[in-house]
Amino acid sequence: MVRRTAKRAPGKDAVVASSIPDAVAIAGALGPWFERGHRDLPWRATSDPYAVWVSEVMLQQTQVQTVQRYWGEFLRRFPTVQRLAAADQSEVLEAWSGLGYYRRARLLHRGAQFVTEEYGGQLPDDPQALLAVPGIGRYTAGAVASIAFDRPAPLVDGNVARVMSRLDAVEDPARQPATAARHWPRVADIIAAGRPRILAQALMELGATVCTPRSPKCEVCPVRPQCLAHAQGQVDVIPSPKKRAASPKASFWALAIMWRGRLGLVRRPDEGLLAGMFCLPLVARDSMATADNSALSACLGVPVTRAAVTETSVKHVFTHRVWLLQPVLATARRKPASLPGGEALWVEAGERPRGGMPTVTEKLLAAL
DNA sequence: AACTCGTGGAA
DNA sequence: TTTCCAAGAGT
Repeated sequence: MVRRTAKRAPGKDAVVASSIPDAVAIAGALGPWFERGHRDLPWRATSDPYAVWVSEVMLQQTQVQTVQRYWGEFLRRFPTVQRLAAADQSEVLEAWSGLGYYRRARLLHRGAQFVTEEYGGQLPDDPQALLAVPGIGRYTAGAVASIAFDRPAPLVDGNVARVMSRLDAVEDPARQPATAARHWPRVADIIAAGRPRILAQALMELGATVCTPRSPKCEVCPVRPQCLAHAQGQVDVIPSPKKRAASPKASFWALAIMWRGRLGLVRRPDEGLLAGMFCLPLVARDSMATADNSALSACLGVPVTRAAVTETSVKHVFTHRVWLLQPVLATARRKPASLPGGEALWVEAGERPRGGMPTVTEKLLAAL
């Protein structure tokens, strides 16, 4: 959709908005707008700081729609900081399976232990104290302080960065650290000019529902009079997109080795991609040209029968790499001492390991 | 500052 | 299909 304002000659608005928009005016428009109506998200119905914390960690780089499938169940399994702190890491990863960025789950778990030991199980309301908690960075500290405790703490996420870039007509990519850096004091002024709990959520709600990356709905924007990018007819080009490097591709055989009716899974290394998660053993296709009985027997060290590739291959796209996976189903005549990638965990058909299993593993199992 | 770390949605 | 990005943190 073409924005008419982009072609309009600068008028009175451009003159009025020729300086940095006033934080008080922005806050005065945003607060009532948010209270007039907003998305009914489950974590907005609680005042439990722990529940807010969990939602903020899950929402890191993850869409609202996705988090809605996890947040409630996670809190049922781990209803308090103490219960989370006391849980096994494998339980936590299991509850996180499919959500991605699994280090968040480990850090949240460690964070709960930290809060239990250092803060008596009570999440502090001070951003500085929150920053000391594992997994809580600058954004999450501001979010918990403002949303859960109504403290005037700033927060800049992707939504807020885009909103501020447009309000102040900052052309650089919004996610660039240097760009976001200049937004923090601006957001602090806005949050402090009203009720922090309302304004923090209002800024993000505006970015998510009105001031969207493409085709923003300026005609219904409560802060259009304060928006410098709109006044300059540059809403469509501010902020500029951030380039990402091309993703390298890697091809693997994904081995589905059956032994006595069970399937062998391996736990990935403690660091790197999908750290500590259970996956099918992967063998680079560079290192094994074909996946027949003899090649697999040599690979596993035991006789293998009925090796056969599946009809369908699996493509899995990560943020900055792509895996092309060819499942190979085979039966081991004797128990392999180990599988490529580590010690085997033999599970029954349909059984899930006690630890976490990423989506890519689910996709592979579905393709068998 | 630049890079790593998952998955899914929208255009 | 490709591109961008989503309530980021840690290094």
